[in-house]
Parts: sequence; structure tokens; C-alpha cells
Amino acid sequence: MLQKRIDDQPSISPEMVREAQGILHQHLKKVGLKQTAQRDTILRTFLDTREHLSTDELYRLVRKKDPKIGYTTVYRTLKLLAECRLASEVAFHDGIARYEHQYNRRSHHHMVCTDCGSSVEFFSNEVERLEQDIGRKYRYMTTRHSFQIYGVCEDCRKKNGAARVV
Amino acid sequence: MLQKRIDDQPSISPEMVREAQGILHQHLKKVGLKQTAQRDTILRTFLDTREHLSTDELYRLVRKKDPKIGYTTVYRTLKLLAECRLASEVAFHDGIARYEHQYNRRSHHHMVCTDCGSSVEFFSNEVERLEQDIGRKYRYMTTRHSFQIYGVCEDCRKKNGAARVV
DNA sequence: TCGATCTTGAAAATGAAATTCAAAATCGCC
DNA sequence: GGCGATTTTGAATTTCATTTTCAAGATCGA
Repeated sequence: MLQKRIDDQPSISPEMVREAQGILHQHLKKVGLKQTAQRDTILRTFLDTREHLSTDELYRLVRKKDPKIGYTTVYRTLKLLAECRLASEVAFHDGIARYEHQYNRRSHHHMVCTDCGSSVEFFSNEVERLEQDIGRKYRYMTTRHSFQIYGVCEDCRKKNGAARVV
Repeated sequence: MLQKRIDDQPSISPEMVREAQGILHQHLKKVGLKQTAQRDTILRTFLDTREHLSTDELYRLVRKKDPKIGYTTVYRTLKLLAECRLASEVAFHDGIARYEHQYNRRSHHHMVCTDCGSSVEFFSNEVERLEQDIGRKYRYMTTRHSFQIYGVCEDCRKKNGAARVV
């Protein structure tokens, strides 16, 4: 299930969007912040993707819905969403922070093509178990982990052929 | 085996340093670059650690041995070392690139305390096997992976007690 | 030794992330 | 509904690690 182009289909149902909005609103109230139209627009735009979005990419999408929303607001809202666990950062190690929505999704990991940047998601219970085991062993209270595999995907191998010498 | 303070003891033997230097020199020749005193000093300084060093941290250590060596040279040499696999980047996701020397060490992973930044190394064959399995399944030619666990270490939990609300 | 090529390192450039601040919006309260 | 304290917004600026530039110096094969 490659991540290449799936922008078109909305990823989650209207009820889920409403529920996510509820989670955000509850979080805002809890930490004494205010509900705004911008924050809702950004959340909805974010939920409506299945990509691993950088702040800039999300900003471009948000701008289509409301051109008056600025980059800074997207940046800050993304942090808010991460705070209430609606978004989580994914590390692709390309120097850019990326987020994906974590709403009703099984924990998963990524394999990233170092040539074209496309990625595959995969699942592994072993990794979850390992977090528990290692944490217990060294007496850490673990909160999360990060696991990525890097390589070159089949398409890129075909395209490049012998052009990989440099 | 905490990483907190082990700066003093040199981590590898003189023969190993020589061998590592051989690897670097061979790599330099292979890619048509030149052997320099700076590069050797930086390699030796780097090998003489067991920490996960940022470029800046290594620069400070190198400066003690030869104050004329500049940051840029350390930065570039670290990339060279990574090229010939004497160094490898470790991702602690704190916005700083860190390297550790990979000379004669088993592949390992890190568990990082998000409070104090200390880390524990651990080993897992499962993770290695997983890279193979997932790569085969999705037809990626895998080159490497990155696995970190985040949490709070015992010391920090004790220190902070109830001060973890904010 | 010569000279083509590479290296060095201070300085500048880059670029993502974070902060600033004045104008605008929110929301508890009456 | 409207007041007002507090928060938000977003353009602009700042920050900071990283990367590039470039002229002077070093390396190494012939």
C-alpha cells in the first residue's frame, strides 16, 4: 500500500471528524485556550489526508480552504494536535518534521525509500512488545518509540539501473 | 549500562585506532581525496569516545588537541567517516545530528530519556530480522533502520515526583 | 620540485523552527 | 447582548544547526 497519491479520497468519516474536533475542543478548554475557526479548519484539513505532512505541506492545503490562515497558525496548531494525540510526529530523517493523524489508527511504522521519498506502512506487534520489555529491563517508563526502515523501492531500482555509482 | 559519564576511559585500543585510520585512508584514496593531519586528528578524537556526539561536541574535543581545526572541517570529516562506515548517525530527535563510532560494535539501538537526555543501548536480533522480512515483503532493498524508544528514566522519575503536571 | 587538485576554515547563506508584537477574536460574566 | 480580560493571529523577525562559498594553503603523483 504505497503512499504515493491518495489525496483525493477523504480518509475518515464525518462522525470521526466531529469526534476529533470534540477531542481538540476538550483539550483546549483543559489547558485554558480558545476555540477558533482557524484551528477547526486546520484540524479538518489535517484529518482529510493520509499522507505524512510537513507543516509547509499542510499549510498549502489549509490555504486552499482559507487563504487568510498563516503558516504560523498551522505550525502552532499542529503542535496542539500533537499535544492531544490527534497528530503524531513521524521521523523520516530528511530534516523536516512530518505529522500524520493518529485518530483510530493502529500503531504502525514506516519504510522509506531514500531515492524517491515514498513510504510503506507496516505493522509489527514485536516492536510494541520490545518497547515494553526493554523499558521494564532498564526501568524506564516508556512513552513511545520510533522505528523506520530505509532502503530503495522496486520502482527506483528499476529506474536507476546502473546509475547508482557516484 | 548508562551512557552518562564515561569520557575518561579510551574506548578502543591503539591497534583498533590504526585499523580505523587504515579504513579511512583507503576510503580517501578510493574516492580521490587526500590524507590530512586534520582528518586523522578528528578520527582519533572521535574514536576516543563512547558518547553520541553532535558535530559541535566533537568540535570542542578536537579543539583541545588542535585549536586550529575549524568547525567546518569537523563537520565535513564526520560525513566522510559516515561514508566509510566508521561513524553512523543516531537519531535522538532533539534537532541535532549525532554520531557514534561503529567500529567493531554490534548493531544496537537506543532508549532515550526525554527528561535528562541520557540513553541506554540495547540489542535486539528481532529488529534486524524485521528489517529483512519487511524489506522482502514490500520489495525494498533495505540499507538500514532506525529504532529508538523514548521514556523517562528511573532517576528522573524520582527527582521530579509530582512536578510533572504542566 | 612542480602543478593540478584538493583541503581548510572564516564567513556567509540557507532553511526549518520558534518567537515577537500589535491588531483582532474569543468567551466568561453581568 | 455587550464589556473586557485574555488569548489568537499572522507577518515579520529571530534563532540556530547545517551547508556552502571562496581564497589561501596543503597534498601528492609525475
